[in-house]
Amino acid sequence: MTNPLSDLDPQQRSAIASDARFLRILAGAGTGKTTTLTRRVAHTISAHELRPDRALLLTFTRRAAREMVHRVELLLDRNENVERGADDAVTSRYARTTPRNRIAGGTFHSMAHRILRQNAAAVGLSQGFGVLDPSDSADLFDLIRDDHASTAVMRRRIPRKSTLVDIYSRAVNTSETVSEVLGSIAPWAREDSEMIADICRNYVERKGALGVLDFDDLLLYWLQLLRDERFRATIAGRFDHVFVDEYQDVNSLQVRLLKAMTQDHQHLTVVGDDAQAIYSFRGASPRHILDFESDFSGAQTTVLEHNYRSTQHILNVANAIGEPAPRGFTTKLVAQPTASDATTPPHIVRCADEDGQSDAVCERILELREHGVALKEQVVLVRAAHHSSRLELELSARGIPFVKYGGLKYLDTAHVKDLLAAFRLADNANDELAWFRVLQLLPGVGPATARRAAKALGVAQFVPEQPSAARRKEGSRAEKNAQFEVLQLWPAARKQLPLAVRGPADEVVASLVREPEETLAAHGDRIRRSIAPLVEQKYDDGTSRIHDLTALVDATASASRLSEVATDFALDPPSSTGDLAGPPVVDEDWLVISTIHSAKGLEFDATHLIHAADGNIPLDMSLKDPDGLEEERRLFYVAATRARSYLAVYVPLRFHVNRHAHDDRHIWAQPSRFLSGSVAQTFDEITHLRPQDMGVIDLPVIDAPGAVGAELQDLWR
DNA sequence: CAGAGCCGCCTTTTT
DNA sequence: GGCGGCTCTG
Repeated sequence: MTNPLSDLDPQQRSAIASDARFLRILAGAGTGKTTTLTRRVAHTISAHELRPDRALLLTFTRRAAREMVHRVELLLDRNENVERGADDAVTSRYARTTPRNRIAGGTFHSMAHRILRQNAAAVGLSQGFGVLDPSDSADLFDLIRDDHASTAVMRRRIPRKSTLVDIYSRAVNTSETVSEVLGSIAPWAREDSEMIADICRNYVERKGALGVLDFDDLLLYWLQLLRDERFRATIAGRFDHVFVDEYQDVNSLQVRLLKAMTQDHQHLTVVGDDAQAIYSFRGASPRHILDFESDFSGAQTTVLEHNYRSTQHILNVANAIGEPAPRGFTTKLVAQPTASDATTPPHIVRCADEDGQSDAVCERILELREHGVALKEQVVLVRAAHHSSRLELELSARGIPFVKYGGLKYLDTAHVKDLLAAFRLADNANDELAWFRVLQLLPGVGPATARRAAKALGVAQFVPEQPSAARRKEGSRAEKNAQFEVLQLWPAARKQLPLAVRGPADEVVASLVREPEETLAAHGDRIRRSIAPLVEQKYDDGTSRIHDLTALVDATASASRLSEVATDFALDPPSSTGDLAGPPVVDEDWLVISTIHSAKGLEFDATHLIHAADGNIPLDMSLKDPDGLEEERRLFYVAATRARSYLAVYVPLRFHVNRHAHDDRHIWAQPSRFLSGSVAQTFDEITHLRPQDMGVIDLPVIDAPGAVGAELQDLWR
């Protein structure tokens, strides 16, 4: 039998087989981090003869969770079959039908949701508690904001709702006070810190009254549960080993969770790279991975530094990016010698403007494809989601299919939220937020009318002394009664609405009540039908939006209640524009466009980083403090290290001031400051000129047609 | 005179 | 596509 670790390097092997109870694996980009972690999980299970579901793997994204859980499963299946000498055909069928090699895994938030579902009563929640996605939280903040300031002058001084969400969330995740948080993310509002703290408290109370949790609550309630010795023993006791991916992205709340989850068995493995810490805006700090050994006493560290992903050219870029960082990155990447050393140097591509950039990117992408690099092996990276809008137009014009990750989310589209709000009402008529949204679908009904109607339903009042837990303890019958009570008040509420819309409103309300013997899907569809005409009427492109609603009804097939569909969408929103619509074209090859954040953990043969002008990368908005610049540097590093063979960084010399540039105002751009000095020396610089750029912009023409193609040919033949 | 509706200005990253 | 501010309507 072959040694199962023989295909790994010594560093990886020692990380996988280490018997340290607390282990930190510092793994630079492309050093086989995922392989090492999944192999370590599988190894641990085999070596200790554990039941697979006694291993818990936590990640930050669903995608990572799915992939890693699957990979561990395959490894375990393979181990078993090696032992039993089973042949492959049997293996794959067997593997597909048995879940017994499935480890426990998911994102921090999904795991919290699962645990809280099972222990809802213990934290005073009903079992079908709703989950507010960040835009719901924002809407709730907006309602409270109105209470705090009726005058326009006051209103203007209160941070807007999305900012309030950020402030609150950051305070929760970092255990900072509101005024501390204000200092770092909204210094202009520091004077009002008391009022803002008040709004936050109010927000917490209102959530309680609605019986819902927001994303942060999921973690907070999980932690609260663990504080109770009995619950901790049961919950943490379900696992013998905990593994965490991307540990550089944890915040202090998550560290506390991990301490509580592992304090009995003391088995925790974390993998990460402080050079790739890019989530400080949500309270994460690379401090935690650096402090791991003091946070978990007796912890050991191993390092992975052999890069198997990228050419030396690209690693030179990556290492040069890291050099000017004050503390320096912990890991330095070293390429493994490969068969072909004839690689193409990375390119800085200067373009006249944004459209010139779009042109350059398309040309290059097509050229690469002609040389055998599939579109799927290419990615266009952007710092901010809207940076790709002009490129998307050009891609569509040329018929190049693409899928976009990050940025605009399906969940954020208004009509989807409308139907999900109605779904939530079907389970919880007490959900003021949902009423507020659904009522405003009616023509002629704005915030004020919706508010009055909701008030008449008796859901708008918050009574602090009336803990909803008491009512909920009586179980689901009480829940149903509460539901009934609210709907009883509808005749009064409808009187608040304009005469003309009372009919359609009645229909919506009638559809909320599930009929006896009605299937969930049928009920969902009935709600959809009552909402659809309103949606069609409300939005300009209503007709095309209606199609999306059917997809939501389809999702009820696997749910046990309608509000669960809403929760599932909140916790696991389709991450790309293509996820719900299906692949963009019949063609099965398509380009990936992604924000740098969403691309972390992925790799591509060719990486095109666009908008590398100072102000965009680094984004000027994040340069308020020195830490911001360092994080932008790490983002640039993450972007560069996605590439296996070819990296192009595009610098438009002028770009539009406004995002939806209806005007022609431009800014003359400096190339990103990250492209200067020693970094510049790791690139070849070329200029992309279209015929119409001649004379308009004075640029030397370095790029002879076909020259790039010749170079690339060597590489991918 | 409340509030619906329209105009013009601005827009980071995500569980 | 959101938000504040302004105008016009019911």
